[in-house]
Amino acid sequence: MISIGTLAGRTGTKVQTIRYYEQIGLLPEPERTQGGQRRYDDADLDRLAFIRHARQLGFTLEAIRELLELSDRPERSCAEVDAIAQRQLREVSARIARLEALRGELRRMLRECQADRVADCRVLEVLRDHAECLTDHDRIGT
Amino acid sequence: MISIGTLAGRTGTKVQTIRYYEQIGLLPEPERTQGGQRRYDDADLDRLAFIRHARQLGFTLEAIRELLELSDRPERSCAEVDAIAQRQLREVSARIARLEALRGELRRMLRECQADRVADCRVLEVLRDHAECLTDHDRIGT
DNA sequence: CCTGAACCTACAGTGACTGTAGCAAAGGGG
DNA sequence: CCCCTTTGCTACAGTCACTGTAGGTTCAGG
Repeated sequence: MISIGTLAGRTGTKVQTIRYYEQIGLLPEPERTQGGQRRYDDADLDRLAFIRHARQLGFTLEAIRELLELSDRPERSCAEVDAIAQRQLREVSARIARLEALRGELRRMLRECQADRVADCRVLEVLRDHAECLTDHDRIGT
Repeated sequence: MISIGTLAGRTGTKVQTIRYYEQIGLLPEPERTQGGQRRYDDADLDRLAFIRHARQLGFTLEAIRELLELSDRPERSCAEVDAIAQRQLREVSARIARLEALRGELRRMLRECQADRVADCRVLEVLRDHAECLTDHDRIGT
């Protein structure tokens, strides 16, 4: 039976974040001392560690909620789990591709700019000149 | 003199977003018709196109605010502009590196999971087993 | 018993929008 | 000139995943 601060320390989570996870139903309501302070056990620690690790892999809280529900049904097929992980992999890959395109354009801008004064700055010129857009009208989702 | 809807259409921006940019002072308050509707000119269109293009490159609105201020002082050195772009390049590169690490771990998880049942699912196991964390206690910033 | 750290609730704020409700204005067709 | 649909207006709430603050209470060590 550990306090919220100890749980926070052991999982690398902020105290507020733990209370937030409880509020949105990702963590169960824990026992309380008679003074009203939260007390956690090992199962809570495991669950929170799972959540934090999944968050570090970029899973959304909704995806984590699904993963937690699936892991409570050990006899079911793990195809759904794999599907969630694969979706996450696709999203990560798409973001990498997008960011690599950005990096290319940023590098090009900086390479071309040899100006001294703002008036001749190639960086600003590229930003100003809408015609140089590669793919316009798509989302930013960086 | 064009309406907000036309401006939105020409720049690939939502109408609400334009009003939001005005609200936070990124776009100047435009003229109005006597009925109170906004009317924009070419300077507004250029400014908004600049903002949108910079957003597509992942610059924050604060960075864009700085860039716009600098571009209003054409006689100054463009070193500050380059510094902002370079900072953005570093941030993009850092995010790519982080996401590539995530992609690696996701791929490994999926490759290793040949299980049928949730009980043996390697994906869940990796998420559960805190010891397999590469670098713990760092931010997620994906 | 006392003190100071840790805890409690409730709420506001972040960034960059997006969506909604309930209106008013604009402009084209009849 | 009227109607009607589209577009615009304001004001505010919601998104995601937290983070921070205010103002108070409880706990553990000495």
